[in-house]
Amino acid sequence: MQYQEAKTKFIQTWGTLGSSWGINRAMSQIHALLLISPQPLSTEEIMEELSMSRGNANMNIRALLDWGVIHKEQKPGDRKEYFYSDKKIWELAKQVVRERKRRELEPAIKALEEVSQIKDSSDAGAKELKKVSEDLLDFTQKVDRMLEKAAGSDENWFYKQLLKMF
Amino acid sequence: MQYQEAKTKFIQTWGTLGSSWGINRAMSQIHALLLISPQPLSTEEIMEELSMSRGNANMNIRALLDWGVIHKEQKPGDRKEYFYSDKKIWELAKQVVRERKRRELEPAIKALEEVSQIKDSSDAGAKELKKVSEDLLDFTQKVDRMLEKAAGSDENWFYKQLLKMF
DNA sequence: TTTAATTTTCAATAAGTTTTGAAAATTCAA
DNA sequence: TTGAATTTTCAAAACTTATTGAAAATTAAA
Repeated sequence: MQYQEAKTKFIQTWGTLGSSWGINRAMSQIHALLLISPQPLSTEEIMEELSMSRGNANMNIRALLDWGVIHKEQKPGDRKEYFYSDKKIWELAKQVVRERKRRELEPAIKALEEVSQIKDSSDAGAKELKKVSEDLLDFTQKVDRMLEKAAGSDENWFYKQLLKMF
Repeated sequence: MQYQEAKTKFIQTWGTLGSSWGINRAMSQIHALLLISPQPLSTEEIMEELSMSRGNANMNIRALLDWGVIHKEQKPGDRKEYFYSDKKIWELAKQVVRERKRRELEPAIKALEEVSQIKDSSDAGAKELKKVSEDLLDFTQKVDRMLEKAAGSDENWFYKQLLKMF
């Protein structure tokens, strides 16, 4: 496979994977592009390379900065902003875990805590709701603690955990 | 919190969480409803309870059956199909992991394998693409093996892993 | 068979999301 | 200051996905 073909495939694969994880295509593609770029890129260059409008590029660059998975730098004597991505996959994974935990898991846990508070009752529906929501809360909290731990650890810790598993 | 309020909140929370994980709202809500229902429900009852059309209910019930997270049963002397969900959260989580692994992770690994095959070159872009895609492939394969292991284990294994982590 | 109950399909429509592009706002060197 | 470069905003348009509801297909009891 030649470079150009591989590059396109990489960006496309990342875009598709992103979509199925609720991250929009433009955002995943910009991230993919920065991930494999040897040097930081300007908005102009991103627009050009991915054939997307200025507005779209700008919006999604902001979102990626907000997620903390890309960063910006200034070049001396140049007013443009240049963007680059963390190349350490482990750091990237940790950041994604932190954000999704905060945005999705924590609100769900909060809601489950309220729901599982429902007072005991003889009604079968209420009983089942209480039981299921308690179980789910328990499981979700365990996953949350696991992710919390992972998001605070280094790559080596992850490899050690893997070894322990097998 | 009263039963009806808690029930609505549970279904809504599940629906929202589902959306941010690429599962559509109707599908998550049907699943939530079956999860907390003490007895199997018919399409009619699901439509009624969630105020959704027959077509929508039917389509998403099929999708949930396809995911293997709900099942159907017949009641003697009744032509309707009744649906119920696995109440074991661990079994549910395993099924979800298996499906997403198969549908999303495995195709991504396949693409990364191809991309990282790109031949060595002095071009900085090609070099970076090769390096990043190799790293990413390695990480993704590790995650894949971890999930493979988890999807084949029982709840107790999961708790033991958690203990080992802390 | 016939018939009524039930499930499935699917074209039309609604709802939601993403993208564009041009105008407005901001920034900073001269 | 001024003005050119750059970034941000946002209404409108394009695109995508979800939902409806009625008609067609299937099922099984009488």
